[in-house]
Amino acid sequence: MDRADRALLEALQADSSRSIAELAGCVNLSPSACHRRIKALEEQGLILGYAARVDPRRLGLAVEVFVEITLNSQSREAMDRFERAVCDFDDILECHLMSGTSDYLLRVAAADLDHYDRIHRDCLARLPGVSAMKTSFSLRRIKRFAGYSVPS
Amino acid sequence: MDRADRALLEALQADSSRSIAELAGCVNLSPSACHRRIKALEEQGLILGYAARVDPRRLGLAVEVFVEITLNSQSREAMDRFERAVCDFDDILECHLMSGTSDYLLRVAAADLDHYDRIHRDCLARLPGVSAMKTSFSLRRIKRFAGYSVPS
DNA sequence: CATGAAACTCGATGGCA
DNA sequence: TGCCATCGAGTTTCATG
Repeated sequence: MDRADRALLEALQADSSRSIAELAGCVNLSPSACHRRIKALEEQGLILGYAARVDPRRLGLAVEVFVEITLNSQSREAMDRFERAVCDFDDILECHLMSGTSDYLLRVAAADLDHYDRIHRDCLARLPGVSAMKTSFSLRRIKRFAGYSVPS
Repeated sequence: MDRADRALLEALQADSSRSIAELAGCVNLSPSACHRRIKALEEQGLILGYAARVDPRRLGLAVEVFVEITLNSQSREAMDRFERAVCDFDDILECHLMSGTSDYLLRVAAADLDHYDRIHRDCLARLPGVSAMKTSFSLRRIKRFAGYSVPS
């Protein structure tokens, strides 16, 4: 992967709706070359797909929540059960197995505190094997995720 | 916003590269109606833009890191200075002002621990007014963020 | 006035030099 | 690899309920 591919990846993460001709202009490539590069990136699996970036606030999801979770047991079975449950709940947007004090970090979005309370009761409280749960609310988003910076 | 719009938003977050005809099929809409709905969603600001979803692992970014930060001072000036610095560093992918024990939550991606060490020295350690920094590594991604679930 | 169909236009795609 | 022709999809317009 050379300079042009990296620049292309950055551009596609920032705005994939631009035409190939436009993208080619940014990277100093011919449109056909640009087209081939993008195909190659897709085939290599670097580009998983394309998606619309949606504003959660406009969706009515004003509250972003991070939940740190500790399990009762760190046995393989307990973790598998927990992870399967996490994947089943649509309200859990993202989940990481973590190093450090907690076992898992969850990310959730809610309309307001009532809605979060509902999600807590209907989804978080039903996760199996949880011994402790620490909830942190995002008061303000300082910097929005806008794609990975492509390392040179 | 009615049922069709919500279904459309979910579909666009999952895969915006589908043709309008395909999307219209999912939502039981005529292609022209579907096109108009999407335009409306864009104009209302619900859709911020379109982007390629990139696989960080394939990019060589194997390590995802969450960094909790506490400032020396919670004065308006200290926070403003910190937030401006955060926005300047491309290696900081995301930043939230948080409730709870820490002040800020940062998200960073690195190729390996050496790379993270470099980012730490060149970027995180240069953030102004930091009194404590707690780093947590994601050992495994259980669930990837794939768009907000659209509340009905 | 909102909706659907059809024509048009532009850009993506594939073959060729 | 770059160019050109083809094709398909997005866009606009118009006709209809």
